[in-house]
Amino acid sequence: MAARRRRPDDESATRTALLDAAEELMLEEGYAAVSSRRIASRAGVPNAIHYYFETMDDLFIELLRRGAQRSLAHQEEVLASAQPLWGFWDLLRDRSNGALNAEFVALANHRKAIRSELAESSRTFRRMQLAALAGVIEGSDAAAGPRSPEAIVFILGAISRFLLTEDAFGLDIGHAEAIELVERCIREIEGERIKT
Amino acid sequence: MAARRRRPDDESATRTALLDAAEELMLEEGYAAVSSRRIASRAGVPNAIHYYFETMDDLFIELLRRGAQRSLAHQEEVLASAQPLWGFWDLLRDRSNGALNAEFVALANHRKAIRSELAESSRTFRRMQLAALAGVIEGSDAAAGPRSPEAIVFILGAISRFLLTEDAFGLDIGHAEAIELVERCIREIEGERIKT
DNA sequence: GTCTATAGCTGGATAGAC
DNA sequence: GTCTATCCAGCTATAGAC
Repeated sequence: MAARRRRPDDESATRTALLDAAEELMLEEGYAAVSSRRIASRAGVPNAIHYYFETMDDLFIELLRRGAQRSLAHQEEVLASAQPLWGFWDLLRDRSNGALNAEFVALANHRKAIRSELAESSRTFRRMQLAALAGVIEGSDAAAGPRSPEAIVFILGAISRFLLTEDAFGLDIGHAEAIELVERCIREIEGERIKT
Repeated sequence: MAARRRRPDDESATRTALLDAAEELMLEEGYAAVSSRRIASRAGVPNAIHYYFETMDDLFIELLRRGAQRSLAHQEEVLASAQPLWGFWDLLRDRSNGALNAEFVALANHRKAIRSELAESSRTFRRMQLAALAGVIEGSDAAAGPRSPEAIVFILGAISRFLLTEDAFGLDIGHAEAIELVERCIREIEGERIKT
């Protein structure tokens, strides 16, 4: 279950190259295109996937963990900035983060081991978001009355995800209007966005 | 491209059984589990998928169309009811509709033919929603100032989809709060929900 | 007209080569 | 310790049986 490393040498160049290639493939063609043969071929290394990872699920889980670790660090930085809410919104809308995560969500629908790993990871992200943003949201003198930080953090996530999904197949009805509404709301809470 | 019927007899019991089985499999195990062999086996009919459908993509497209036709009729009914906004929200949150659609979204990420079919279908749904709800939303005396129907329709879709997605892997942080916020907003526009 | 057998490929995993 | 050859299962699509 726990993506235990087959080989102790985590820094093996081959292993890293395999993970990199898997990530590229997943982004470019979706998780269904990620097979052991294609990974090795793309990485230009011998097909020894099952030497470095017990199963394909273990590889995916390792990839998820690696990505989460990086993203979490990035999120922490953004949430500690001068305008954490604006930063959070920009981070959510950044395609490069969202696309890989969307693939993992799709994959998790069909693979139990991935599902629990992703759920745990998502919980960590959400908790960090709430810890950083609750004060900002509650402390604001927003006109529209009391707001729930939990609701706002969730809704921002939902909207950004849906925007990315629909963008991916050329749908844009209501996008501009939704973005405008969200940003008006953020402005009420955190003030005008300061360009960096 | 256009899921042209291989056989003129659309009402063939076998053909319908194949589509039904495909839909069941897709819901239960995800689109990746839907293979011609498994469909036929599940339906209890001979494996003559390629007699009834040119390719697997054609089968998926036919399934998408069939589902869209049913859902569209359902949506039309709901949007013509006494409380179209409440009805719309309930419809969105209904798992039975959302789950299949989510599978098609995932499938569309990797299959071009499905993608354009789904985009077209989604546009039709969204347009109908806007046509029915724009008046309701604009005509309301909501306290929070002018609202964009496009934004609201989009955001309701985003929130309901994200709720379903996260439910699927046991995440619920912020769900109750988000639902409460949405329903408060609907109440402002359309008044208290009337039980049916 | 309806269905079956099979070709041809690609996948994950493993036994064992070096 | 690292990699390769291979097994076997599953897939779509097609040729052709009945």
